[in-house]
Amino acid sequence: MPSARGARAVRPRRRAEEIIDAAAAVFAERGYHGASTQDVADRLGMRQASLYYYFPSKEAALEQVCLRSVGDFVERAQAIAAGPDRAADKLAAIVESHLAPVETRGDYVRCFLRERRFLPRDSARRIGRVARQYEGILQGVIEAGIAAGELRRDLDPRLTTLALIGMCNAAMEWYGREPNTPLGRIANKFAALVVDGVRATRGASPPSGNRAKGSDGRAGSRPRRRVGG
Amino acid sequence: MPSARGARAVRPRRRAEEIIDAAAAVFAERGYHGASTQDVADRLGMRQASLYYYFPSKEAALEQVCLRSVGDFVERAQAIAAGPDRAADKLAAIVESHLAPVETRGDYVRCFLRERRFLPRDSARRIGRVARQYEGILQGVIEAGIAAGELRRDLDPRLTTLALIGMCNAAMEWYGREPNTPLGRIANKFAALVVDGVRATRGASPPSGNRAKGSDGRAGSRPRRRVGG
Amino acid sequence: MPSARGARAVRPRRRAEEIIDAAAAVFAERGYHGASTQDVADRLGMRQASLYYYFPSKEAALEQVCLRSVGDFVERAQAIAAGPDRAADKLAAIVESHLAPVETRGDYVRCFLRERRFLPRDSARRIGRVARQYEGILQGVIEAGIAAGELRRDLDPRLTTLALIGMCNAAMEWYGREPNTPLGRIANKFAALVVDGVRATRGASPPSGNRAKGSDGRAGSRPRRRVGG
Amino acid sequence: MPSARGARAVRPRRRAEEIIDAAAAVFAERGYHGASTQDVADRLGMRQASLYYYFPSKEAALEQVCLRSVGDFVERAQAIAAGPDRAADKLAAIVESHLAPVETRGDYVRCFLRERRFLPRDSARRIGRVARQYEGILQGVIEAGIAAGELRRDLDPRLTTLALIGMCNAAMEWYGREPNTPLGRIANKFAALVVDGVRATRGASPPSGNRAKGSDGRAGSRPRRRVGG
DNA sequence: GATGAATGAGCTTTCATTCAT
DNA sequence: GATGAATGAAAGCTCATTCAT
Repeated sequence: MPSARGARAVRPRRRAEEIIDAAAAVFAERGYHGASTQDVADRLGMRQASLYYYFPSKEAALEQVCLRSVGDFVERAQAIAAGPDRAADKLAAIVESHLAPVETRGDYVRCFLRERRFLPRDSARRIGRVARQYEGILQGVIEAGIAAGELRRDLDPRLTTLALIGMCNAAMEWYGREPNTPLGRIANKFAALVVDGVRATRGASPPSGNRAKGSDGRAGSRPRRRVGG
Repeated sequence: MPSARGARAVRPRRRAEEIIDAAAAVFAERGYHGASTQDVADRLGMRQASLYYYFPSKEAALEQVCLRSVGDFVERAQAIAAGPDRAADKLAAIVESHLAPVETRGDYVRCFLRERRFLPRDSARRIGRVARQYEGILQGVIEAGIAAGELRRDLDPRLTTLALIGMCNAAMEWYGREPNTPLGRIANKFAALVVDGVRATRGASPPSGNRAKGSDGRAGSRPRRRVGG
Repeated sequence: MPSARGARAVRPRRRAEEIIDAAAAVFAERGYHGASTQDVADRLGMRQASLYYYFPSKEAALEQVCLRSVGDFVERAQAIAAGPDRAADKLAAIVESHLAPVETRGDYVRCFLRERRFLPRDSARRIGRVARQYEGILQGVIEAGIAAGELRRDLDPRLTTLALIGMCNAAMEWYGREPNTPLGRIANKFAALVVDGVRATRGASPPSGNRAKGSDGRAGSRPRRRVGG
Repeated sequence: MPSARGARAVRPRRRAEEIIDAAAAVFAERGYHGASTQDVADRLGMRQASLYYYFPSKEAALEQVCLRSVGDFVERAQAIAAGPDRAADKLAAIVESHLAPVETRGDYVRCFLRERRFLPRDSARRIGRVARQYEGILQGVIEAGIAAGELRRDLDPRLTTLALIGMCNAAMEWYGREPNTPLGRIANKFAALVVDGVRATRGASPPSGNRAKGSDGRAGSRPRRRVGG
């Protein structure tokens, strides 16, 4: 049943959320240290002092941005990892899931990637834990895949994990600047690359080329197809 | 600024170079906007005002850092691209070459990756051109590989290029924090991943796993072996 | 900067006005470049940083000073020029009017005279226009006087204008340092000098010697007597 | 007989003089506090530090500029005052003499007028003395003229002196910016203005209008004619 | 005679933050 | 709930000056 929290509580939350949005946008654009609280206020048509009604400090705002940026990455990855798919498909699904927020919450994710290191020790650690958790899930998928014989035996699970994540994170930077490159296509191609590499198939048929056929240009959707045949 | 005529100008250059080194280190650690010129001076045991004998502005120092960080990336990639190797091997070699500076010039490269966006329009554009050139070389290798039938036909050359570079660049961030991960191993595994993907080989044998055997921990060297058989 | 909507904005304006006063005083005393914003703040018992709540820059403060210094010079001169007096009397009145602010707004006027050249191109031009307008009014009076046969036919209107203004402006520098020289007397004597020169009258009676008799020591008042008989 | 000072002594003097020239120019253009020693060095193609071989401080340079700017004003005025001319003619001659340096040494004079107040107490006083001496000479001429019945009895010698000097000094500011206004004409018209005023002559003929007939456009020359008839 | 290197002091300006209202 | 006013701290930068060479 939908909770009926007092309408009064809705408003301030609302405004605070707007401020975090603005902070994310501004921090993403100019960097945490390059952005001033005035910039944030400007974006909201607010006076700069008013921000301090909602946040005790600039740092606190960054922390909120980073916390929200983490979002449900872990949950979604966990769900995928726990699923019945084969390892390669899971990885592809994680790539897709990882890339999805770039469109809707790009500012947040960019802040996470580039500005979280400016957080105070404490919150940095807290957020770092989440990041490591996320990596752990991927790594688990890879290790399981190797054990099951589904993935190449010579993979280094840790390095592969980092490579995968790095590849995706990089996309956060250039997505939007690359023309004609819908998110779905990126996810698709990235997945194909990771799963099967660049080398032309030796003897065997082209496997994942037809993966997610027709999904080019629209991907973020839930019903993912198995990768490859 | 010191005039640089004749060999006599070697000494002052020395100092300027030291300052750029310090700036790179400080900017890499705290971010351009998070670092103060005082920080740079401190690192050199210099007075802050003295920096301005060598550089007209903090921005100019960043520009120098970024210019130097670009280094010979393009030249090395060009050399590899122009070589006789097969496309997959070229890509592996480029990965190796791309990662090499992380150890010796990590600060520079990190500045380039994270701080170059704070450069004034003009120098940003100049440096952007070099970056695009570099991407072009990679992309050329991939396109040629596809045309030659050496690389999978369904690759998107642009996206593959960006994925590759992104993957490598990400390593710049965590290299050194990951224990027991010598550069050579990273290069090796990254190359293997890109070339052959994660999927267990279908029928055929794992080819590039033994690439650069023994080169683990030492990679940046010139005499690269062919990847795979 | 404080928004200035409605009557509510009166108070803050107050403070800004005080700052401009202080700036005028300090700039007049030490010169624009010789004065620091700290000096201005000191004079107000304010912290230096607080000035920037009211003004975006030191230059902007100078601009305000210069704008205010221009004051109603033009209007007053225009009123006199438009009056029914004879040309010589008009000039005398303008001299008087020109000198009047030296006592009440000497700092402003001195800033205008000596520091306006340090204004940025734009405001310098705007203010220069007002100055030229003022000169134009004087010159107009002289030209009309010549045409009416009231003034010597061999006058150079332009040079006479500049001489007159220069003479008055110079008084801004030494007024207050010359003992026993009330403003009224200065105005009176300057007017007499300009109108009739230094030469003893040839045959004719001393004309303007008794001008404004008794007005010595108090002049700035409106009801000016005709000069001469 | 021409003295034969060692040629060696000529050089350094030479350079020092050049530096003072440059300082005068730069101080005149930007104001003493607005000009940097670097500006002076730039104008000479010298390194900034080299200035200190010739001058112990920036202030000392200003002092030199001001000292030289005073030049032979006093001597020339004294010579005129001591001459046999009538008072009105002497004043006219002094005006001419006063204006003469504007062309050849305008930078010096402008420095004197505007920047001497930034001199340290001591040199300010020394230079102030010279200025007062100069004023005294003029005032003496006026007083003598009055006593001799050549000048109007109602003149205030002090104010008349200051008016005269102020008028001339003002010309230093605009001379060069006023088109088509040769120095001779300025001197001529200023003298005429002061001597006879602006008022059209009453009955008597215009006397000094034809003063220095034909001298318009060339005046600064030595052989001065008597003013007026 | 001149300069490269360096620096102490001070500059204008920015900024996160506070607080009475 | 929001803001006007103010400020401490620090930033980047300039500059007159020094000094060994």
